Amino acid sequence: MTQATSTNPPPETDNTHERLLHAAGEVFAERGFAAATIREICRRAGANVAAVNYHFRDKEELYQQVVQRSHGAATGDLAATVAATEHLPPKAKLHAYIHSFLTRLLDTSRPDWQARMMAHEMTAPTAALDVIVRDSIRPQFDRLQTIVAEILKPDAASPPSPDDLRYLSACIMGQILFWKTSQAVICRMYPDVVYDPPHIARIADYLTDFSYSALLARHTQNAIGGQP
Amino acid sequence: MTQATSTNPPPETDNTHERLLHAAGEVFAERGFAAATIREICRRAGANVAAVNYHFRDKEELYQQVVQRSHGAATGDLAATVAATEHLPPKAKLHAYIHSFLTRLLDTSRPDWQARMMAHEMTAPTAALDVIVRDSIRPQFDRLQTIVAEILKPDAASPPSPDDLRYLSACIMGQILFWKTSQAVICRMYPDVVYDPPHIARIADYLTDFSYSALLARHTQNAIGGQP
Amino acid sequence: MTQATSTNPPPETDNTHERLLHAAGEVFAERGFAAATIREICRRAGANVAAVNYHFRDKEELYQQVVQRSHGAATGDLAATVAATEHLPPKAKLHAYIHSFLTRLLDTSRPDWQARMMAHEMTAPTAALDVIVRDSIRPQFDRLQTIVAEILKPDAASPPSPDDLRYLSACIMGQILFWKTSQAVICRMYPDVVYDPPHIARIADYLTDFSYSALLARHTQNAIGGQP
Amino acid sequence: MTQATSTNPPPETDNTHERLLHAAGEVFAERGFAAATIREICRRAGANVAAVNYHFRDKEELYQQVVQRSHGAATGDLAATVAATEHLPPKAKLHAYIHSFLTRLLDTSRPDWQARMMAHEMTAPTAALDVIVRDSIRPQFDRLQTIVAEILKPDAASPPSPDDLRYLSACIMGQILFWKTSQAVICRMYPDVVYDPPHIARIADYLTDFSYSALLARHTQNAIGGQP
DNA sequence: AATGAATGAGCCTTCATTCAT
DNA sequence: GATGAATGAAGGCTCATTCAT
Repeated sequence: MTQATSTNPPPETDNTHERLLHAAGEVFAERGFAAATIREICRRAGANVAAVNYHFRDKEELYQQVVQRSHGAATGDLAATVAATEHLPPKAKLHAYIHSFLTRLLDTSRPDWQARMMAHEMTAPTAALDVIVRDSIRPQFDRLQTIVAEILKPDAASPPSPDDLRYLSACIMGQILFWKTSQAVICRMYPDVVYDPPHIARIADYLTDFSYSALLARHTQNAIGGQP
Repeated sequence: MTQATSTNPPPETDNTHERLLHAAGEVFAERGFAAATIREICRRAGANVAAVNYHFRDKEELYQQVVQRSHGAATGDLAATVAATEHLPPKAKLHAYIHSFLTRLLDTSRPDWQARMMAHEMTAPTAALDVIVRDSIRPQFDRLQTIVAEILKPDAASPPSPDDLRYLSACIMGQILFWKTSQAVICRMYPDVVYDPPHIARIADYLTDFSYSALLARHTQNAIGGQP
Repeated sequence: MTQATSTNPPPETDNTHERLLHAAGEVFAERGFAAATIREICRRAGANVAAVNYHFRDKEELYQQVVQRSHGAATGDLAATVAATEHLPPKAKLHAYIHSFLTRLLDTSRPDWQARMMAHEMTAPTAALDVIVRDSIRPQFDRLQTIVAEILKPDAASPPSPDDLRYLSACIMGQILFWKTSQAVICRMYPDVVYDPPHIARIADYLTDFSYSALLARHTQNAIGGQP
Repeated sequence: MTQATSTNPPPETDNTHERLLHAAGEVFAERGFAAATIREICRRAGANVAAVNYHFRDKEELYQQVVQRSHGAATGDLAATVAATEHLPPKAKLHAYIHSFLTRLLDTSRPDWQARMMAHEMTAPTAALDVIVRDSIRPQFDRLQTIVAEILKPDAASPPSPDDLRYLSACIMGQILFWKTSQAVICRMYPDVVYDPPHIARIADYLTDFSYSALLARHTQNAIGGQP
């Protein structure tokens, strides 16, 4: 889950190109595309205002490249996580998925802005969203569907339709994203909430229990009767 | 809950003040506070650029008033819904809540940009968010907690703690909001998805089943053992 | 010096025209023509923004009328002062002149903004300055020249030329105006300086002594030799 | 005192920064801070409207720098003048001081807008006034007090109090500034007045005589009696 | 390969003014 | 006689971008 060749650790390169990408990732993740300014990116990268237009023709092109690069890292993470959890029982897989996702979403001490940029794309989509969906979101969502399918597998009598898998996975995904997209509201309603690793772990536990219970209930339910 | 004579259909009033509020609601809902421009608001309202300054001193004051007004409508809706469903069994209450919320969130044929503005507030909060939370979101969330508590009530042996109520309600709320906040992504992943009333009803059914099952499972779970 | 028919006492008239003139006088005296805004004038007068354009076609026309009116009051003041001091010895006349002028210039507790508007006209002259010079400043300056001439009169051997009278009067006028035009600087260099009546009286004493001495010295000087 | 290689003659530098400072000096001196517009400054400097924001962040920052720069020139002038006149007799020092001051104030053929900007600061002070007072005005005024003290020195029996020095110096300063602050009025009352070097010299003579006489008179006065 | 300098479009706001009642 | 509503011009400022070196 923690490979050394990530983009995060040392932005101390004298490579301006690289420093710009790194700084841009941070700023875009904090502010979103529209609200981010080239000036701040260049300031953080210790480069000239014109550097962005020199290295990447556009603010938009820079954004695209940041997105593409973060996809690479994300794909690696996903593959690693899948491999590392393949031997676990279904519920543990679900818990690992949820906990890992929540951590990347909420733990701002990690320079892992991919997930945070995704949040901005959702409320204010840009042209890059297509790429993000194709390369990052869909694989991530597919993995969730796989886990859900595995949990439901014993129920051979009434196997879930593709639609079922989608909707059920959507229910789980919604619970995860909620803590990010509604962060501003949550902090105002419950000011004592902090997103430190212990609390993130607790949220992951709650979510896993809630969703696992719901999925299990489908067996019983289906054995008895349909939706009321 | 659904009065036909709402302000929505014809903003053809000769009242500039009203037309500005209406246009501002649209634009703020589409773009968020920062990205919205006074010029577009005025253009849509068929008014001069200085009209905003005359009727509302500020871009910000205009925003506040739009927020306050939409709050009014929302509060009325909530009260009406509560009254109309008080006699229903718990699961039906939950279903009514989810369906009503989803409809206001997703049905674009309704000029109900309050929920869409809320989405923007969450990723880029302004000073208005405090008001929104106090007057709209918290009552809405409290209502959900009440319903959840009612569903869990039979479990007198191990009553839910306030924290439990919060986290469980958060799980449900997350599933609801997901369909709005991730709308851009969903449309790209499943282009055939449309947010028409029948589909909204179907989503509401799925969510209600999923969450109700999870809540019911707590009884059995608690009867047997705690969280693993 | 205090005739009852001044413009100051009761702006409680229901006459909007009058209230506007009064408020405009205050604001123009405080801010000068350019920096004064129609909105503030109307607000102080308790009138509509369009009132100025209705009663006086222009901001400039309003200014002109304020100037003309203040001239009337000023002229009355001058005539009254002249009459009241005609019987005094020359030095006392000079003292009365200086003290009266300083008071009107500095004592902001008096609603006598004519002199304060003059100060603005000097650094940023408008078309009204011609009127002010003709109706207010020149008579005031002529009066000073008359007093100076009277002080120098004993020196029949070498009567002052018109030019002499001008320059000498200018010296005195400069000393008086200094306390107004340099007010901002004086307050910063000597923060304990306040323009209350006792201090104004003290300044008047200093100025009178200084100038009277200089004028007297001309006699002796002229009796001995010219300018070195 | 008069170095030929000043910044004045040709602002034809290709250095935009410099051209902006020069143009800003002119415009601020003509109109004051509030009434000056960035657009006119840029037009005169042959630069884009955004140039001010690039080179100096603000209209205010530009103003500050113009003020600071003009202070530098002024301070140099003061030091040079002091050195050049140190050996002269008191009255000649006073004359040199007055003549030098008047020249900088009135001779518009010199691009010496410091004094003209000061005039604006007095009627509409900005944050820069504190700096101006500290760096320019106070040293200038202190120098005058030194000269006055030297003139009064023989009067060992009754040495002037600090207050005396201030008030007497204020009398002289007022006479000098008068010709600038009241310029608009003077030109209207005596249209034949022009501020060419010969006339400036004549004014300096008048002022010196007037003030020197008044100061000398203090001796005699003090020898006989106090203020009447 | 990289940058300091400069640009023009666009933003929000304020102002004096005018229009319709 | 008087006003609430609306307007257009202009101001300061910020931004992404380009140019010359």
